[in-house]
This record gives sequence, C-alpha cells and structure tokens, in this order.
Amino acid sequence: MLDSATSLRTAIERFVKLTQEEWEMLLPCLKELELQKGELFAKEGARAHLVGFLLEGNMRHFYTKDGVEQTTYFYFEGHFVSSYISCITGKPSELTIEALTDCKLLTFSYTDMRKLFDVSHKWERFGRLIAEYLAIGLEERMADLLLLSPEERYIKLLEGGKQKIIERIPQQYISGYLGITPVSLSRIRQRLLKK
Amino acid sequence: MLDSATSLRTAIERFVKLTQEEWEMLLPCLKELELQKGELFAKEGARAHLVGFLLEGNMRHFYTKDGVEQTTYFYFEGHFVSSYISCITGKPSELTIEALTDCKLLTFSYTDMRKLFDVSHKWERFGRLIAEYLAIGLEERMADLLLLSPEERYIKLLEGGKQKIIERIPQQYISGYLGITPVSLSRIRQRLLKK
DNA sequence: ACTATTTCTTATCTTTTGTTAATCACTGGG
DNA sequence: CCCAGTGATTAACAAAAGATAAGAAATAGT
Repeated sequence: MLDSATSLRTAIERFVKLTQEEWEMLLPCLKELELQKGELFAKEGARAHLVGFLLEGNMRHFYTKDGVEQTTYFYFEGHFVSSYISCITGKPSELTIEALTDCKLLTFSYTDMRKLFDVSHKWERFGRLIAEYLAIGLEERMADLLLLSPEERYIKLLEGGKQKIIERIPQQYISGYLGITPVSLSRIRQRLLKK
Repeated sequence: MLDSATSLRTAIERFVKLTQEEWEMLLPCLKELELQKGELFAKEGARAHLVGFLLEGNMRHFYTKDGVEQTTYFYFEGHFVSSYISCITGKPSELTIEALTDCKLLTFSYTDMRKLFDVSHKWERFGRLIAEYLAIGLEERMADLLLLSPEERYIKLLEGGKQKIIERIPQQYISGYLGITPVSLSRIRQRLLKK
C-alpha cells in the first residue's frame, strides 16, 4: 500500500505539488482494489462514483450500440481510470469499463474528492487541471476523427506516442478506437504493407 | 457595457454563484470588442490569450488541413468563445476562429483569469467547472463520431437541441461539423426526404 | 429588377468502408 | 498431440463517401 500510494502521489504531483498535510487529506480515502481479467470497474446504466488509479494491468472502456460493444479507450498502469463524465454529471454511465488483464488499483470515491474540492483550494486546482487534461485529450481525438481518414488515424497511432496501444491491445479493440470495423483495419494494414 | 456585463455575469453564475466582491475582481479585466463579418478572433499558429463572451452574432472555428478549411464548431450569443486549448497549454492555436456575422463581445485575457484562479478558490472552481463542461461536450461529440454514421449524426443534429446550427449556419460549414463533405451532406438530405 | 456570386444540388466515377462468410493462424486444455 | 475456441485475414458484394464538374437555386449589390 505504501509503494502504491507513493506512485499515486507522483501521478497527482504531475498536476499540483502537495504539502504533506494536503496529501494526508486524501490518504484515508484510498482503498485497494483487485480485478480479474473480464471484471468490470464501471457499468453502463449505473451511476459511477469511483475513481481508480491503475497500478498494474490494463483496461478498456466501451459503449454499447445495438447490442454491440464499441471500444473507444484504453487505460494503462500509472493512469487514472473512471467513468469521469458520469461522476461529474451524476447521470448514469454511458460506458462500461472492463479489465483486459488482472488489475490492481487504488481507488477513492468522487464524493470524497468533491469534499476535498470544497475544503482545499489546492485540491480544487487539481480538479481543474485534471478536467483540462481530459479536455485536451478529447479535443485532439475529436480533431483526428474529423480531419483524418481511418488510414491516417492508424498511421498516427503507429507513429505517435501511443505505442502501448499497438503493442498490448488486440486489433479488434483498436479498430473501435479508430472508429472502423476490425475487417477494415485489417485491410488498411494490408494496404500499408504493400507500400 | 452595463447590460452586457450583466449578461456575462448570468452566464458565469450558471457555473458558480458570485458575491459582489468576487464579481468585481473580474470587472476591471473586461473589454468590449466588435468584429465585422469575416474578421478573426483567434488565428492558427498564434498563441491565444483571449477569452470572449459573445453578446451578438455568431462565429465558427476551423482547422486547416492541406490548405482546406475544416469547420468543426460554432459559437452563438450568450456563450464563451476561445481557442481554449491554446490558452491553457500555452501552445500555438491549431484552430482559427472567425466571425460569421458582425459580432459584439466582452473579452478578458486568460492571463487575468489565471490570476483570479490563484487568489480565489471560487474562481478556481469556475475554471474547473468550465473545463468539465468542455470535456462533457467533447466526450459526447467524440462518442457520436465513433458510434454514429454521418446520416445518424445529421438526424441527431436535426432532432437534438442544436437547432441554432441548422437554422443559422450554411450547410457547407455544417458538413465539416459532421465530418463529411458538403456534397455528401446534400445526398444525405436527399435520402431522408425520400423516406 | 437584373446581374454577379455564392451556395446547394445533381450526376458520374472512383475509392473506401460495411457486411457476411470462409479461411488461416495461434493458443490453451485435455 | 489433437482439438476447440478465439482472433486475424481474405474474399465477394452492397452501400456509402470522396472527388470533380456541371447545373439550379438563393443572395447580395447595384
């Protein structure tokens, strides 16, 4: 627990530097959670309250359309995992988060986080910076979807800093991330090989 | 100026209620700005510093790909306008914001906003809630791009709460918002008429 | 009211993707 | 070592989108 808490603190301090006192405001809220491959961290239709910090393993999140799972995001160790939109809006989650491998997490409830926002300017700032970080990522993702062809998006994934996705995620899920079918991704790969 | 400032205050108070004192922290930072149709509020390649509140008129923002403008968002009166990602990252803007009609705005610099974040927990909270609001919108937009076909996206635009876009924006720009060409949008409209 | 521009639609053709199904490759259990 | 199950590829066809060009409709300016 000590090691893992340190790793969480490091992640948080990429956004704001904490005094020991501030850090200890969060400490009692932390719980360890282990998930086996296939288990869910958040479920479509249920209000999400938990925020997780992924210590080991990786996860995906997916929407369901016409009964078909559509994977749109991946989580790796050292990053936060949450149906964040559901946490902040209080509405039922539209997405499901599933462990792709056995996972270890530290978790805290968003309710507790909200209390920290109330009593601490520093933690409120953390909340702002996390939301901004999320928005920056979403904006880039959206621009890519609007401006790039599926093939260009795949090339960007190959060349861009998202190596982990290529290395560790099955293609059937990557295709969802790119907004195309697995068959189409396979064809794109074939096209690129011949160039 | 008084009226317009009141309208801005109302917009801000949809996120946080302000005391008179807090409101007066922002007041001296405000400037009026008028733009004529076609003038730019932010320009690709330049670092953005300004945040605007649109009092009258509407605007679009667009990316440029291979020299072609690709419109991806619209702004209407009563809403904030900014190359927000550039403001918060400090990097050059990847998008250009252009007045589609003559516009009146109230503006303040993001530098001033940042100072308010530093000295006021309440304003920091405003910053968090704005960023969360942005993230919520982007998440929905991204999910639509990944899960819906162009035709479904157009139908959603027709039926969803984005009436202003349909009513007041030329189709050549709407097509960019949907991620397709103007020709393709015209065909989709034709298809839907025949149903 | 008329002309000049711009915007939207229609048509044709090419390219790409979706769909479905069959095949191939890999993996893990028995 | 074989076999079942899963994931990836390939094939064939239908549907949709991109590109380009030409024509119709709407708009703005004089």
